[in-house]
Amino acid sequence: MKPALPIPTVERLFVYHKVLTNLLIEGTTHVFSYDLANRARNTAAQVRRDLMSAGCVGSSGKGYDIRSLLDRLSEVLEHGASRQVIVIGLGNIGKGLISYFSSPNNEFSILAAFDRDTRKTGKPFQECPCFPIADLEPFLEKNKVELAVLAVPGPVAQVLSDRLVMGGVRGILNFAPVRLAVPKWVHVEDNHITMMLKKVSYLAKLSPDQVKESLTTVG
Amino acid sequence: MKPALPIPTVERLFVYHKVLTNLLIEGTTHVFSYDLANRARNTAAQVRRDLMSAGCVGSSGKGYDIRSLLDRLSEVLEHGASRQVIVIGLGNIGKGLISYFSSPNNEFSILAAFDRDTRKTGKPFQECPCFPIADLEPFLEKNKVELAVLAVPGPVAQVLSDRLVMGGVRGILNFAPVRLAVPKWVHVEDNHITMMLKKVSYLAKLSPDQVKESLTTVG
DNA sequence: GGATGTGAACTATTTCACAGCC
DNA sequence: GGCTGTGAAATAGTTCACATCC
Repeated sequence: MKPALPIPTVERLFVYHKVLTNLLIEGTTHVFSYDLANRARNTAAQVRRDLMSAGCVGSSGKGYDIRSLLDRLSEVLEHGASRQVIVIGLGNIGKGLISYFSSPNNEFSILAAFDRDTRKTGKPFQECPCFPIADLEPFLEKNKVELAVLAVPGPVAQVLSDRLVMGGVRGILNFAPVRLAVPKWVHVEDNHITMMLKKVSYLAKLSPDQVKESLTTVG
Repeated sequence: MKPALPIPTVERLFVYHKVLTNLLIEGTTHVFSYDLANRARNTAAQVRRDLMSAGCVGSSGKGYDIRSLLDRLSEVLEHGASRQVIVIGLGNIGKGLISYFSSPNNEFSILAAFDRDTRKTGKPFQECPCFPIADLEPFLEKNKVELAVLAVPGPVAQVLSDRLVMGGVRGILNFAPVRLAVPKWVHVEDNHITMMLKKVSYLAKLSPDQVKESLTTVG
C-alpha cells in the first residue's frame, strides 16, 4: 500500500477538486499548474507536487486535463468513503447543515437528525426526519452510519460522542466547544467556531496596516 | 519585535487557553506540562515548547501557575485584537452564531446582522439588530468594525466580501463555499463545512479497522 | 525526585531549479 | 518556448534528551 498522503496535502486536494469542478462547469478542459495555484491561493510548485503525490499526471505542453484530474482526485479522496451522515442536535447549526446538504448537488445524505427536545422530534425538518435521542442506538444498529455531526451544547457532547462511538460511528464533525475523548479508530474533526473567530481576530490584528489600494489591483 | 508565532502554535495556544480556563474554574491552580498535554491531546514536550514560544514560564517543582499562564496567553493572543463583529446573512448559520455569542461568557460582541431578505430585517434576532444589506456601508463607516462573519450563499459572497473590505474590515470568517479574493492586508479564515465533512469522511475511511475495546480504556 | 527550559536531532513540508517533454 | 515531474536544498515544525532548578 502506498504511503498515506500528508494531511495538508489532502486538504489542498479537496480545494483543487472544488476549483476544478467549477472550471469544468465553466467549460474549461485544461489547466496549468500556475493557474490552478492562483485559484487555490498557493504556488505552482506546490500544486504540481500535490498532484504528483495524488498520482495525477499532466502533459508538458497543455497542462492538466481537468476531467482526468477530477477522476483521479475523486478516486483518491472519495473512494470507499462514507456518504451517509446523521446530525445530533437540531439547533441552528444542525438546521443549517441540513439545509445546506439538502441542495441537489450534495454528495452527502443526511439520514436523520436527533434532538432531545420533544417539540422538535416526530416531524421532519426539511424532509429530514428528526428523532428523539433515545432512538439513536436502534437507528445506528439498523443503518450502520459511520459519520455524525455533533451540534449540541458542550456539556452533553462527550456523552453523545460516547454513544455514537459505541454505535459504530468512525468520524465525527464536532461543533461543540469541547475536546472529545474518543478511541483511536475514531476521527474527530473540530469545528470550534469561537476559536476560529479568535484566530481571525488574532491574524487580522497582525496583518500590516496597509494603504487601501483599489480592489481591482487584487487578483 | 519578536518573531511571529507559527500558526500551528497559535492554534494550540488557543486550545491551552480554553483548557486552562476550565481548570481554573474547577479550582486548580497549577498544572504540569504532561497534564495540559493530555487535555489538549498532544505531548508534554510540545506543550513546553509552545508555552516557551509564548513567553510563559513554569517552575520545575510545581509546574505552571495557571493564572499567570492565562494572563500571558491572553496578552499574546488577545491584546489589541478586535472583539466587535458583524454577521452577514441571517440564515441558520448566522442565527447559530448569534445565539452562540449571546451567551454571557462570550468575548465577542455581535453588533449587528445584515440580510437581503426584508422579512428578516427591521426587527432584532435575539437582541441583535438586523439591517438590510444596503445599510452596510454607513454602518461600517460609523462603527469601524474590523471583523465580519460571512454566512451567505456562495454566489453573492465575493461581492459582499468586497464591500466589507472597502468598509475597513480586516478579518473575515467565511462560511460561503468559495475562495474569496481579498487584498493582502485582510485575513480570511474559511469554515467550509462541506470540506470538513469530506475530510472527516476521508480520515474515517483511513483509520484502521480496530477491534472495539471498552470505551473505558480510552482517556 | 521530578519538573522545566532548551540546544540539538530529527521529521515533515515546501520551495527551488532544472532535465525532459510537448 | 513553455510546462510538467522530480531530485535536491531549504525551511518549518516536532521530538528527544539532558542540564538545570525547585
